[in-house]
Amino acid sequence: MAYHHGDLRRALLEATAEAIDEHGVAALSMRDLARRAGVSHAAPTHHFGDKAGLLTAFATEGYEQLAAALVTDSFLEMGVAYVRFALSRRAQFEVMFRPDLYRADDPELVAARTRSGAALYTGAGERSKGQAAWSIAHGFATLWISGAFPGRDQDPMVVARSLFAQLGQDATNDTGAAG
Amino acid sequence: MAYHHGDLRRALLEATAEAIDEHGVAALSMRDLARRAGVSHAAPTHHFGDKAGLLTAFATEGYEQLAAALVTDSFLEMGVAYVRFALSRRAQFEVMFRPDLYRADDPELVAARTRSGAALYTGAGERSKGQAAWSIAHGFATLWISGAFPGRDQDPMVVARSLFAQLGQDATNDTGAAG
DNA sequence: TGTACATCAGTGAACGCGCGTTCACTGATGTAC
DNA sequence: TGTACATCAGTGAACGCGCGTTCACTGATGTAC
Repeated sequence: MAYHHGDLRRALLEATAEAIDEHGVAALSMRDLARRAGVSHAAPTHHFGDKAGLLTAFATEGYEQLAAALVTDSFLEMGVAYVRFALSRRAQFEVMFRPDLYRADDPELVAARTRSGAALYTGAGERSKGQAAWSIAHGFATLWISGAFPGRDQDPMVVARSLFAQLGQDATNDTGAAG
Repeated sequence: MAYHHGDLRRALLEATAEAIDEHGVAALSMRDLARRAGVSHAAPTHHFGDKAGLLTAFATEGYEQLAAALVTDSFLEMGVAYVRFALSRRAQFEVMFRPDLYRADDPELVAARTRSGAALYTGAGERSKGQAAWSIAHGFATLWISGAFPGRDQDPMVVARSLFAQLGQDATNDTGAAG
């Protein structure tokens, strides 16, 4: 490996996801990330300023990806997409909802978060229906990840759909049909 | 303060909730708990064996309290009680759903968790309706705590009730009326 | 009421560890001429 | 094509810190007689 890494920033963000998936966000350390990326232990700080800076970038990336993932054809599919995002990008999902870990007032972070919030509300007709859907999606994903939810042998996406179906389908008429 | 504390175990569990509420579970340390309880830094280990032991006891207590809180008159009230528990005992709620922090196979812990799980399912008629309710309650509580949910000026318990109302009320007939 | 003794709760010094951050540095790269 | 130089990425030694855990200990308590 050359003196110049090439795209160390990218590599460090990927190492962050890996490390959190393996050992949890509590055990995340800058030095471990450096090891994973094969650079000296001070290199991550050089790139992100400090640990909070790294996690701010990590969460920002997560909100951007979530906003993109939430662009779907129907309200129901948006919920499904939310759950899919949470389960496939667990590390990012966890950090995003732990604002104590990063700089929650960072402009880029705020912009990305606002964007995914807007996507979430555009799909819902009634306000409280949108909130209920968000709560179901978020709650199911969180419970599933923590292992507290029963039926771990089933396909989580199938279970998620069955939960969304419990939301009164007659309350609004701008939602897509159940899949 | 005498050489013998009196009820150091209790004091340490209360200090745990306090410390987590203030600085998050990531910053929790045995030494800090000792400081809060006014004892030497080795005393907590003397009582709980190690840090995982302390958190196992803490989570067990949480599951017991949750099981007790879930005994209500109606399905809807059970959801409300779940949210109330989560918001009023944040530290415990957080630790309970992070099994990587404690010994998840501890017999007492497992028994308490099973008891609260049973309470949760007894109230729900249809299986997937119970899961949807649990997901809504858990998701709403989690989002509210993280600060991601809008409408922070409102009373969270009122918002929670409006979300439960979104669940189709005609699907079962053994649920209580909305309050 | 007094004494002996076992038990238990909590002490405090010591250990080794991994951490985040700093700082002067060095090697690589790109651009100007 | 060659050289000089500015810029930037990453290095590696050093710092001080708080942590979890260990261990031989001491002070308090309760019980037996």
